[in-house]
Amino acid sequence: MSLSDPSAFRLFLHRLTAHSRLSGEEQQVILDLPGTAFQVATNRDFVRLGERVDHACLVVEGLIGRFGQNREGSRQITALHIPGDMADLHSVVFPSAGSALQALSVSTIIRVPHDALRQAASRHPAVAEAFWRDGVADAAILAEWVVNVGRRNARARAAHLFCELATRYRQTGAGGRDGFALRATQTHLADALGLTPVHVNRTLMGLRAEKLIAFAGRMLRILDWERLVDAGEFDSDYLKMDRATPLRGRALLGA
Amino acid sequence: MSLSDPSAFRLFLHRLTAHSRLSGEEQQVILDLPGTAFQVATNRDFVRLGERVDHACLVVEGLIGRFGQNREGSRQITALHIPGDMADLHSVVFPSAGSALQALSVSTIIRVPHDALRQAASRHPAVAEAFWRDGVADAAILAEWVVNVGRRNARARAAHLFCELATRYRQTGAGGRDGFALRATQTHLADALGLTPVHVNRTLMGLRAEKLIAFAGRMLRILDWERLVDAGEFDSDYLKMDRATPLRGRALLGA
DNA sequence: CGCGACTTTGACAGATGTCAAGGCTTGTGG
DNA sequence: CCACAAGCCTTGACATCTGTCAAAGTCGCG
Repeated sequence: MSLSDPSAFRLFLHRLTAHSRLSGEEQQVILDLPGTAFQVATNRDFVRLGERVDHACLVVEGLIGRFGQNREGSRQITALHIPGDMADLHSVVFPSAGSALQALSVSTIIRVPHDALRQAASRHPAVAEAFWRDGVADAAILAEWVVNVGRRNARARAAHLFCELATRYRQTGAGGRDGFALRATQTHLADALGLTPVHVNRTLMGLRAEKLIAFAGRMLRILDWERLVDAGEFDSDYLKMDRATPLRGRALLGA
Repeated sequence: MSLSDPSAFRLFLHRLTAHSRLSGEEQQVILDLPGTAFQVATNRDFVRLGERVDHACLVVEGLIGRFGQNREGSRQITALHIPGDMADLHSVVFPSAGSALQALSVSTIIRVPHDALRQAASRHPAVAEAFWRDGVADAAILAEWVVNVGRRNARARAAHLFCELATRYRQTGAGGRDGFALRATQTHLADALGLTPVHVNRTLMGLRAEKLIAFAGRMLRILDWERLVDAGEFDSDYLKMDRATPLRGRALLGA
């Protein structure tokens, strides 16, 4: 598929077709989804914990974090969403938000009504399947985050996160192995990595001293992809970005 | 539903209906799923990383861990599955295993062919929806683990895990707020909590000294539920064990 | 030009990891 | 029923990583 018109819905479709096979008609259903766009300011929650929603949020621009938190109020980011991600597609089946969504930088998102998503899914089993599979792919990323936070030291955690983001951005055409726009502060990174802002700073300075990465404004430049992958023990398999080998027949859920 | 016959499929159905509404016929489809049972020895992987599977694993007895690992080989458990859980329902849409499954104690599982699960899903949209929702519920647990490992100290992590397990076991009728059979070693707990076995030991001794828990053979006894919940900052909401408030109409995916 | 947010530093504290050894259970075979 | 082995739990001394606190430096935006 061409990304010459990287509209948000096209990016979302691109994400879906990265691991699901959709017919022309089914693709059109995705592209024709309704929704209303709006802007979110930096550090502003636009979905609050426990809130009941009737729409899902498609990221158009910016960077979105999904937050959990412990009692003392220190926050933990459980997922980062970039343009083309439907940040809470799962809300279609669980309308009350299990975690908050916050914009880490000025962002624009499109609210897509659950009704429309449900209709698309119920009329097109292959679309329903693609939604399910999309959720599974997100869960795989989540599992890798557990490993990252639970079993790697600060340097490896940071390197791993950067590799993941670079790979995901590359998939959307917005960056690649030489770098990408990192729209997060070191405090945000700390929340994602399970570290303190101070220690993130020390860690990043270390990676810079090693000449693995560099910063230029908001741009994170990756100076040595191979060594960064090594430092982060990164193996992109878990991102499941190759289309799953075709199932016999085509639409799993279509009778 | 009665749990007087807590067969594995009945437990699985019970799990599904905890958050999805299924008609009598749809329930029967679940109960009629085929599968062949077999035993797994302690510490034995029965699904290996990257392996391609054509069946999902329903836990009948014992305790199953899903493992990720870093390069040095230290392992991290990303999910624990108890009887009634379909440990890798997601493999229906992603047949190549993204993480290994290992029995933490002698366990028996039932292999349910993907074909049968696909058929059930494609013929009964409400079943497909229940499967999707089940995966979302698992992902919510995963997100909470990220918070646990990333933002809580050893004492709170352990307390939180015990609260989660107690709550999940209670749901299946195999234990409750006064305790449950913990079929894991301290080394397993370390892998689940992102800690060292030695430190898990110190932490558990601390919890025992505080009279929050006690051990009697394989039984973990919870001596003070309230204080344990407090220590673990546990809030069961994320387990989504209340049936989602009914959606308008009933079957979301059924046209 | 000045404010506010973000980054960078340093000194120190505390939690958790590491290593190594000994003691306890439990299951097995004689 | 006893003895043994294997795995598991427990402990202690010490190392290291990461957190805490506080302040100064830098950058971008109005």
